[in-house]
Amino acid sequence: MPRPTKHHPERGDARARLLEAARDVIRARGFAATTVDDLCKAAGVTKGAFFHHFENKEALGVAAAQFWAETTTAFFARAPYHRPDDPLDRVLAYVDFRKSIIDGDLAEFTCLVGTMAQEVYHSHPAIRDACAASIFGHAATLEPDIRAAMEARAIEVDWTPASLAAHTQAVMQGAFILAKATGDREVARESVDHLRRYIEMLFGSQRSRKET
Amino acid sequence: MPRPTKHHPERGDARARLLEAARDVIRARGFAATTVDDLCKAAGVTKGAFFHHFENKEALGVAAAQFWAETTTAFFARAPYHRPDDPLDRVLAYVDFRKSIIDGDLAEFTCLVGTMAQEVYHSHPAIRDACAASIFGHAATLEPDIRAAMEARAIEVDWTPASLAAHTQAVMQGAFILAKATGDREVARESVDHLRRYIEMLFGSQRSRKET
DNA sequence: ACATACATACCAACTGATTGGTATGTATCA
DNA sequence: TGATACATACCAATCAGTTGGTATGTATGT
Repeated sequence: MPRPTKHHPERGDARARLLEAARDVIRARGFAATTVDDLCKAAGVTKGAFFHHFENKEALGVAAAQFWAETTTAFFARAPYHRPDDPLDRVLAYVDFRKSIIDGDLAEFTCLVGTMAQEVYHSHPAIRDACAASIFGHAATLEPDIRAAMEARAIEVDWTPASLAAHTQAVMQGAFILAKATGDREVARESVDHLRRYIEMLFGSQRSRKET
Repeated sequence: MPRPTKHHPERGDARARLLEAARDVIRARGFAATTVDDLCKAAGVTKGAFFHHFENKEALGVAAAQFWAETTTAFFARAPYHRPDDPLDRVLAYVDFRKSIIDGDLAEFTCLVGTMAQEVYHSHPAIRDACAASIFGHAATLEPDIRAAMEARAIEVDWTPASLAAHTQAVMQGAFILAKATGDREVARESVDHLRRYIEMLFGSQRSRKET
């Protein structure tokens, strides 16, 4: 679909560059405060290119959420937390991995779709839905391991794998908000620690528990 | 919407009405997407009144966060969760109370300062700081009960009362994001259930545990 | 082999509406 | 008389979106 030209071979893909710019700029400034001109400037393209690829600003928001879903899916699929043999270990390794990537600049580790959903849930339902699909699509990837861990230990509970998976995402999103409010990554990491402790206790795991 | 009496300049104040309007409108639309005219219209005042009381839009955001801190402090101080004799029961009652008020319209139960902090953390540090003060000021009110519960049970842990208090706020904020993304309050309530279960397990409480 | 026709990808300049903010006036109260 | 608390009218800048164009590729007919 993208097509480089002979005169500007480096400008082959304005659409992809706009989506990358959207990912970075919107995470820092938010959707509403990010202007189309901001995005064009960050992407190094003109407004004409913007409106050639996206019908309007809302459509860019939807596409950015979908782009986020695609790239994060690939990112987490390649991550090392799938390696342990035990399903509970994989779930805990996932939490450890989420903690480990809370590093560097706020706009680099926080979640685009969480930010956008919070901001536009009322004014842009199309963006909201794309964000929800990204968040819950990712959460769903945790369910098989959670279910397997439940079955391996034959524990009886009043919660579902889907609900625990969603809770992990709630903790991450909430941790990001606290980090943004304080400018401190550590408060976010501590919330992830609490989440890990919860999952360990839920499954009655003795493995690698750090508290007495 | 003609203004009420001004015989005594105490009530019917344009400033108070603008702060109430800000609380309601910004929770629905976000800070950046809310215009000064929106706020004036919702408050039933003119722009002259707005800029008489607030130097600029950012100052309104700061004042709205402070107003939120004051009103929620009063609201939670009056709430019934302080009644139990046991400090752990008070903490659990707090969580139950937070769950019980997840009801009605999204813009009615979600958190103004969480929304604003997420959105403006980079562009408006003054608003961000006011939001952080509100969130962590509220979290601090939980610390005495958490600490008392720890001491009553003499449990040894590698987390602090402040960190658990912050975690409760992270879960609430994250639950709000999931609720906004899905339009469903139930997903938020389920995260609060997980938080309650975590706190019960942390303190080894048998009291009112619903799972086996 | 080559012209015609059309599609894609982008750009520069422009526009009408909206925005945060200002200048100025007025009514009320201490 | 002066300060406070508004209101009215306005403005410069900015915004999302439009217009009209160029450069390039591709499909088709002859």
